[in-house]
Amino acid sequence: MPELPEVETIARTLDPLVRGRHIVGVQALLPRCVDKGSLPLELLVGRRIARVGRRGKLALLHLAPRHGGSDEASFLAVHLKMTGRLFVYGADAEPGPHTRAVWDLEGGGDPARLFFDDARTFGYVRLVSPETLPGWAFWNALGPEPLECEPEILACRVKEARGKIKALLLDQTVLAGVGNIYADEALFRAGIDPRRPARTLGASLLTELFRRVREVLLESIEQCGSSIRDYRTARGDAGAFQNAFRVYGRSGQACVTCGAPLETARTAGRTTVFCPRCQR
DNA sequence: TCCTCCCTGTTC
DNA sequence: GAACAGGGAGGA
Repeated sequence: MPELPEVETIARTLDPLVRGRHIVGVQALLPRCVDKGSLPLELLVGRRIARVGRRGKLALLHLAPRHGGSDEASFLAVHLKMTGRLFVYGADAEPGPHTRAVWDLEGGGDPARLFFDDARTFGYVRLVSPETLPGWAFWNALGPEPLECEPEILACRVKEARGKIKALLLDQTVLAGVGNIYADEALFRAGIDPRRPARTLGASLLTELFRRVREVLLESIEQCGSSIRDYRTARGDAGAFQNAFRVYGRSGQACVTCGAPLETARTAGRTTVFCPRCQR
């Protein structure tokens, strides 16, 4: 379930725990959690973690360049999908039943272990170098970061779009990082029916929608994300933005604005909750 | 452009 | 013991 605010929170909480530390061991307990196209994880041994970042829903462990090396853009990308988690434990910690990969860390404090846990095994890790990055189609197709791009971006992209507006928001090549929760919340705040064809929205309404997307993302980051069930920060804390949901997970309950019962629809293969009266 | 599938813990 | 959760790949 981690979307942009959750991954951002994980990156922020993980960074101080691993920054500057050396990777001295790697174990992929579930080999298929290593994305096809990844470099062998063994290449991580001996590398230092420069910092933890994020791109869309991907958490990124940026590696410091090798002494005198030119591979500054090497990083380990982690896609948590629905149930993935990243934790740091002490050196004596043992893998749990859902642990898919473990990295041993040394330097800058007591030895520690970084765990990638993922109950449903949808998540993956991918080690990337500047040489292999051009071969990663998903990465290269990622759209702009919603918190760093111009508000007109949605209006620009929609001209080419054919589908429903919600499908457009979920399309990672349009905006990177928006998932089911924040698409529903932003559409509600903008008063737009998620099933509406994207092309029927004018430029000003699309810009308003984009502002609402940014608004819910920023509010959620402030609350350290939304914890439905699995998501935790790298420190193990739950987020709080789930308490601010106006539509997501509230099907059948009263609309916070007009009191009408919220309805459920299926759009882009996802459950969609909306107010039939407020969203048009 | 839309639908199905992958996967497993939780809920009904 | 079935329905459900859903990001993204792949196929219709």
